[in-house]
Amino acid sequence: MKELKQRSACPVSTSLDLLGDKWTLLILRDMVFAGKSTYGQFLQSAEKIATNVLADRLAVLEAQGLVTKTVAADKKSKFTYRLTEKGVDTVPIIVELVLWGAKHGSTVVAPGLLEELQAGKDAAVAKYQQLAREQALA
Amino acid sequence: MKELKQRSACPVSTSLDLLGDKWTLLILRDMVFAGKSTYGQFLQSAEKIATNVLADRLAVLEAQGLVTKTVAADKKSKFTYRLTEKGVDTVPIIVELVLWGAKHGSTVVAPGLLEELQAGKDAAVAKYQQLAREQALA
DNA sequence: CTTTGCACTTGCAAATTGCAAGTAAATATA
DNA sequence: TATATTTACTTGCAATTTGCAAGTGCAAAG
Repeated sequence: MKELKQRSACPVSTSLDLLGDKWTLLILRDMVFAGKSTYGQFLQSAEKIATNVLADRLAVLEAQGLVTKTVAADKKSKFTYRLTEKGVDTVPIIVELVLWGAKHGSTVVAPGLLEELQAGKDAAVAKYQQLAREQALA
Repeated sequence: MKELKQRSACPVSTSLDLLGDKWTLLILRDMVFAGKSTYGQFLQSAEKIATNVLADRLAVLEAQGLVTKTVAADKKSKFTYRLTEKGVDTVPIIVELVLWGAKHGSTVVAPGLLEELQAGKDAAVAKYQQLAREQALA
């Protein structure tokens, strides 16, 4: 069992103990905004995560209750990762990272997404959270 | 000069290229929520950042334009770090980390802060951003 | 003119990452 | 039935990053 050490009682620090690395939030991004759910799909992302790092992060996310791992409906050798409510609750963090990156970096955002977020952040967050919840039932 | 490599054009990934580690956002937290501005003050935080890591992160933050470094008014051997607008723009990210950490971890939040954030997130974000801007002028 | 405070730098062991290759089980194909 | 492929990892190892302890350099105070 992967256990995390808590550096302090500060909520920012505690969040970063789990989410503060270059990969974990990208996996969650793939689940929320790209509807990805399998190891192979996560590997295909543009950032090219290493296989051992992906396996490690998925294990941590599962151990910490942000995702569930189940055998896929179609194939027994395939697993499906889905967001729990704790995982769905990271959507606002990811959205703020989108907004900051889009404003201050040279990035390419999915067409319409930025406008949607700028028009009404809370509504957009709620929409993507709801989409993620619905996928969890599929 | 510290230069960052960009793993992809995705804004989440680009944000994480800079902010995706266990320390950078804690330094920004200290500036925003604790009004800290010097190397010595950052070292005193509960998470006990190593001196070399702190020096490295401050250099990156300065190189990337999130903070400015100036000689302190009182002492020539002392430096003052202040947030730029690019740095102030990370406040919403930090706020979401506070909320997530407070909800899902066992943490201790400054009294009143959580209530303030839950009562009106946008107003609270604007308030802390404005406070940070005012400190930058001091 | 020595001590203290502040801001780092250095050296080194330990942990983490990235890369390439290998393993294992379940399906698909010949 | 045999072979190949897909999927999900594991392993080995070099390179990078981290954490810890100690040291350096400079300015101001005593």
